[in-house]
Amino acid sequence: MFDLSSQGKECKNLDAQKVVEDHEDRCDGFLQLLPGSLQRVQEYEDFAENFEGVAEVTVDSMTNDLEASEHQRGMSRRCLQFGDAQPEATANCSSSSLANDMITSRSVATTSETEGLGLSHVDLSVISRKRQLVNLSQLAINMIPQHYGEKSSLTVSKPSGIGLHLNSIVNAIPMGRGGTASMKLAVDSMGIQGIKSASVMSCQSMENMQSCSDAFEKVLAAPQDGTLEAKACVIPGSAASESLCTMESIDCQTTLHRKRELSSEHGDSNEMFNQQSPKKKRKKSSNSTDGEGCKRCNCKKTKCLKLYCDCFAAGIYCADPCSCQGCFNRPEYEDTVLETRQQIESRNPLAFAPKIVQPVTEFPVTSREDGNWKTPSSARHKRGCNCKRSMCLKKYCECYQANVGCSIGCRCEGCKNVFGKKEDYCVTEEIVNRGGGEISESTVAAKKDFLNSDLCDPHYLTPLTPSFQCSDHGKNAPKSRLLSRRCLPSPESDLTVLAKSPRSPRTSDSNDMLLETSKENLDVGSYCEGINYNNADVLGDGCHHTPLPNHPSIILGSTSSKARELTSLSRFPLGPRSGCLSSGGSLRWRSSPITPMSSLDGTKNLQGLDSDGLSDILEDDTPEILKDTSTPNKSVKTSSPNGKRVSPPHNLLQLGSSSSGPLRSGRKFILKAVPSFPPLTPCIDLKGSSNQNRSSCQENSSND
DNA sequence: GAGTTTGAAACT
DNA sequence: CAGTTTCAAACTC
Repeated sequence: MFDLSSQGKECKNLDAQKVVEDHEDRCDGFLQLLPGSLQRVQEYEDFAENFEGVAEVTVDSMTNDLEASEHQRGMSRRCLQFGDAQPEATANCSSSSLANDMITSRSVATTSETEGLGLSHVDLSVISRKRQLVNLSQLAINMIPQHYGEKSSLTVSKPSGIGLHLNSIVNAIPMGRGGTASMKLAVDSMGIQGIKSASVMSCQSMENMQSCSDAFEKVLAAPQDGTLEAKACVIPGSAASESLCTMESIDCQTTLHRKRELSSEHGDSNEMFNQQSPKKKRKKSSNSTDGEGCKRCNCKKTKCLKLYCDCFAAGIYCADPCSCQGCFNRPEYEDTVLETRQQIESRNPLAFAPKIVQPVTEFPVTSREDGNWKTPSSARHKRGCNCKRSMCLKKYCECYQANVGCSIGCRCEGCKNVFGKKEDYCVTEEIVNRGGGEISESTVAAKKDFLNSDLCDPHYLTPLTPSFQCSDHGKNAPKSRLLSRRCLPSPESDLTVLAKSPRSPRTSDSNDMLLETSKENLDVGSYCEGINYNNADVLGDGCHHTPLPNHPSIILGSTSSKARELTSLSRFPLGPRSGCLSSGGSLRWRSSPITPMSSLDGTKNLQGLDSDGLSDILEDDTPEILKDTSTPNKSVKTSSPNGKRVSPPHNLLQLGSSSSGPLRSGRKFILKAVPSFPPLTPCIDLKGSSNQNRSSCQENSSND
């Protein structure tokens, strides 16, 4: 890892040092947070070793890639941090959590950079506090490979907020690219950090940043041949895409100040670009995505401050490629963006949550030797579509656009979704339920679960995790990047982290509560990372969801209530951007940055939250500006799952019990990944034993 | 490139 | 909560 400095051709010595420091800091997180000590370094080294030496290779490749990337156009899109991380704030709120640590460390680095730039600390902290962009750490978390998890339990995840919005998803990655093994490894083993480091090193200027971003994208996008290596698959709409964004955002965040300064320079062009020439950019209106990645918006009336805007919805700032007019979704208007986001979240806490979720169990989830998933992903659109005329065969359909099949939650008519018809899904669920026995309530129940789960269930969130392979799901959807999900180990720390990890300042209070609960949850549940959009998944991590053989429905059924709770919790906390937490935490965050944590406590607090807490939080958070329009409390209630708006918390209460089947299953999965940490919960299942676990879990759930 | 269609998001 | 309007993407020509 340290080699990075030497390898970074573009990096200056200072940068290299920063990078190193940054890594160290991160390591600290793993280790425990004490900054600066030699011990840390040592540990760091150890940590590096864990990477199996891949890091070096990766780095090289990364470096090369980065260079190459320079040629490409970077999307320098910054992701909004939804919750995140702020150095100071973080320290206070969640000093203990890994995520926080990660963040903090990152912040520190940033700070130093900032200082170099002449910015003040205070400034930075303030800014960062507000910033909701996804942090690298989040990405890292998501991306973090098993190695991390295995060893250190890094799971850090920050809530990354970005959900997998279809938007972000869309772009995902060019599948065609054949990434080199090294790249893959990089993603896989190095995880975000490695990438980040590399990028950081190379990024000295905006351009560089963009390059870096590109590189990240490339990395992420690296084709997955279906090999195990191809873990970093991007799934459209999935965590993967988020990851990308996150990575970018990371850079961005890191150099936030720098950017701003630069923005004056580059920004001019950007702004002009955005505001002036709307069509200029519309390179292809048809594909609004850059080749690499992110979709570009073309908003004209919403100023990119509504969910109509893909960029905004994805939690990222608009960038050059966008042809929007009067865009306010830019770093310069960070406050406005944040307020708006909060407002929207107040209305619908899950508004920024990943749209694509994966049921905890898919059978085939398991990866084949070749790394490809055996079965198509069970990922489904959280809310489901409402297509009337497109028969779910066009991109008008969000399910189709995300390369996922329709599910019970869909209200589409004449569904012919090639990725999975709604009818089929229902049938499957029934079958599963029946088979599962326990669960089998009825499809109705399943449906409910599904819906709820979307929101809450981390499992559903599908993050892509790089680590796994992502092959196309069986589906092969054109774009499909499927989700691969990986479970991060959720180390103990993770739990803590999660809990702490703050997504949004507001949650700080709730966080505490959450923390405790989160731990419980974590233990109980696993977290998978969602790769997906990664981030979204982060939660996923929980996701780890290991793909239980069970059908999602089963899970739902079995634990429906619990699952719901979990899911709901996860979501809240997660926040849209939440990335992936590695562990359970991630899940929570994902949902909405806002509050999930509280929900975590769930058992304890959930109720309170439901009625008041959550809403209160939301309200408080709601920016004054937004207040005008927003109605805080309502926000909390989101509409029914079917409806677009989800209601968050209802089930949270149960979380406490936590052990929802699904979660457990997920957790089990995680455990596998990380042997060192024995599964806390009974249900943990290892991949191999997934079935057994499952059954046990189900039993538990049923018992519960 | 302009216009139409579509369905999500926002509003009432 | 349901219905309507607004919006921007997807699509068609």
